[in-house]
Amino acid sequence: MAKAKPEKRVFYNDEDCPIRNVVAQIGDKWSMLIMFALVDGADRFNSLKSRIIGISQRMLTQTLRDLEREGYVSRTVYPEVPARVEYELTEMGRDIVKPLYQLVSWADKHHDDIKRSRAAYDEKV
Amino acid sequence: MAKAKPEKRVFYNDEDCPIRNVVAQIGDKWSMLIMFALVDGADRFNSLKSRIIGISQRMLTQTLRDLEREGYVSRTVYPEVPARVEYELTEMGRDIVKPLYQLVSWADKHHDDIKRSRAAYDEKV
DNA sequence: AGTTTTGGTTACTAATAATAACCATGGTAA
DNA sequence: TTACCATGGTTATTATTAGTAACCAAAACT
Repeated sequence: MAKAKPEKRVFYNDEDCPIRNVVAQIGDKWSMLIMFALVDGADRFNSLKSRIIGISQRMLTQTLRDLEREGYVSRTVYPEVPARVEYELTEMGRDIVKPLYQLVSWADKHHDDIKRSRAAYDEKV
Repeated sequence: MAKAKPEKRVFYNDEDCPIRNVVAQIGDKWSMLIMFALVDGADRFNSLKSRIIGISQRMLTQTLRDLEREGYVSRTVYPEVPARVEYELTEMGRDIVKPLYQLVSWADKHHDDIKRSRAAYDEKV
């Protein structure tokens, strides 16, 4: 009997595809950045806003809500005046940041290679 | 002299922020999925299209071009008739997939936790 | 002449993100 | 007492990105 050639995987559309799930969760423009900002400890809305250069109030609110829903971030309101709202990584949030770090440190290390590749590609076109 | 409180990082907008770079590159809907598909070996356009359920021809072309530009994927045209075009992970591509795997296997492991968190959040609202 | 297979592109529409303006609370200052 | 500030948002509008469907070009096969 001939040795079967290993089948190539098929990536389905459904919600049980872990890759699609993780992409849908944190594959947007701001999620990772916010989680990395919260690695330094709990932080308030406006502080996050000023540390993440370029994020709008709307996208910060929206992304924080999503991260809260997924269980990566907790939101605590302190009923002072004016109200103080603190965001903090949950255990799950602190946990997912670890593989994210791998990714980012890789990207950091290879940043020059990527720049070179882009330049070479753009040359040709 | 008082011990200085550790400063919280600021995440700048510029192209030298490695986090923003990696997010901009692979933080879209299809990039990771295509790279994971190519882990199984070089593959052709239409094969990729049928393995990645739900991707359109347009987005496949576009995302492959981007990945090529970043240096993660190579594109080889074999001038047969009809032409055969093969896509393959570059060394850099094979390299970045490793931390991506960490991420996905994490997500896979915690899939149920996330589902629970979503359900709990949606309860409250 | 018409059909198939390859790997695309183009024109159009839907979904998502960004921008700018606005709001409510209560405190301080003139 | 009217004005202004800071908090943490929301709303309406516009720009950007993704998705859909139709089309194209080369050659072989019928």
